[in-house]
Amino acid sequence: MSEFSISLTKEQIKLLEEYAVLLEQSGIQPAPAKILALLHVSDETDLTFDQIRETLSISKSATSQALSFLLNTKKIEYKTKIGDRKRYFSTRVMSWQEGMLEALSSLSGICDLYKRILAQRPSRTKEFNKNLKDVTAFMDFMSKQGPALLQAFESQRK
Amino acid sequence: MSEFSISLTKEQIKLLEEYAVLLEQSGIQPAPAKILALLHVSDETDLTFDQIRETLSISKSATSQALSFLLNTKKIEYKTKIGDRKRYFSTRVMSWQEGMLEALSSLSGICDLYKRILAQRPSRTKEFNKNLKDVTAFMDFMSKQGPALLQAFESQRK
DNA sequence: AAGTTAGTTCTGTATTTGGAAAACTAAAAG
DNA sequence: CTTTTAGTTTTCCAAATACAGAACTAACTT
Repeated sequence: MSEFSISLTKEQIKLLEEYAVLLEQSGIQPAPAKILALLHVSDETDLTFDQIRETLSISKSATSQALSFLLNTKKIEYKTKIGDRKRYFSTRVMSWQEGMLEALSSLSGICDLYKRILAQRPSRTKEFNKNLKDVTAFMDFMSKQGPALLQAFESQRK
Repeated sequence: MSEFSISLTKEQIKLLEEYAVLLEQSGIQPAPAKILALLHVSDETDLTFDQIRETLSISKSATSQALSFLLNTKKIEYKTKIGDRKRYFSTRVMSWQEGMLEALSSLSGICDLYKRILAQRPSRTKEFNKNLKDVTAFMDFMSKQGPALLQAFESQRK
């Protein structure tokens, strides 16, 4: 095992890879996906550049660019320790809930588009237009109920 | 204007392109995305292979493969007309609501993974584990409330 | 001031993706 | 039965992606 590499159990490696695949499917690139997955499954929650790099066998450049991306998109954060020049990266836990709300609010983008499409449709395609209207109504309903749902969750939780 | 191409207003073209971009961002390839968008914005709701092909200036192969994909994934359907060998493709309107529910249920896949990650974490990373548990609780809550939401929508609608 | 550490940036390349062109096929029409 | 229509399948190529390697930099150490 090389200088910085941390050790993972078989199970951790399996979870890491499964999670990385899910993340890639949702549009995140392979290297950032693996890093994010690693920060979820490793026993240590805070890892250095070189621990990440060596554990995942990716190059310095890939590691550097992936970490920048994850920091920019607020998926991870880092701490420093006095008398230690390294940064210790960890997943930003709040980003999970944020991701949820983000997904909900991205609904309203699609909804607006549907409304604009509806606005310029010929009135003769009656059924099509009605269906489109139903969909936008549903989306409006969802994004209105979304935050209420969150509140309902908060209160039933404790 | 070539043989089969249908004409679109400036506004329709703008909406088509905007919608296609949204679809691409959600992981659908460019050609299928444009076809799906076209079927939303065009005055005619049912278009033939060649109308699609020429209006979007894509090759036969791209058109054929994109249509197969959209049929397989139930995003579109087609009708035939007697005494006419062509197929008339249109968006499957129900696929919008289905998409909604699908998104909700894909949540449970991630949720399961989080639970498996949680199950093997060392107990010493207390805060991390607690946060992870909160997230899974939230996801469980969401996917339980999802269908109920749909029902609530159905009943308040009429 | 000459390393060393902890990265970043730049350049090149292997792989993957997306789509064109052309050959092919099955059904219907003439 | 040969031609046309309505596609499908196969092959190939261009462009985009994802990453490695190497050069570079800035701060700290000795």
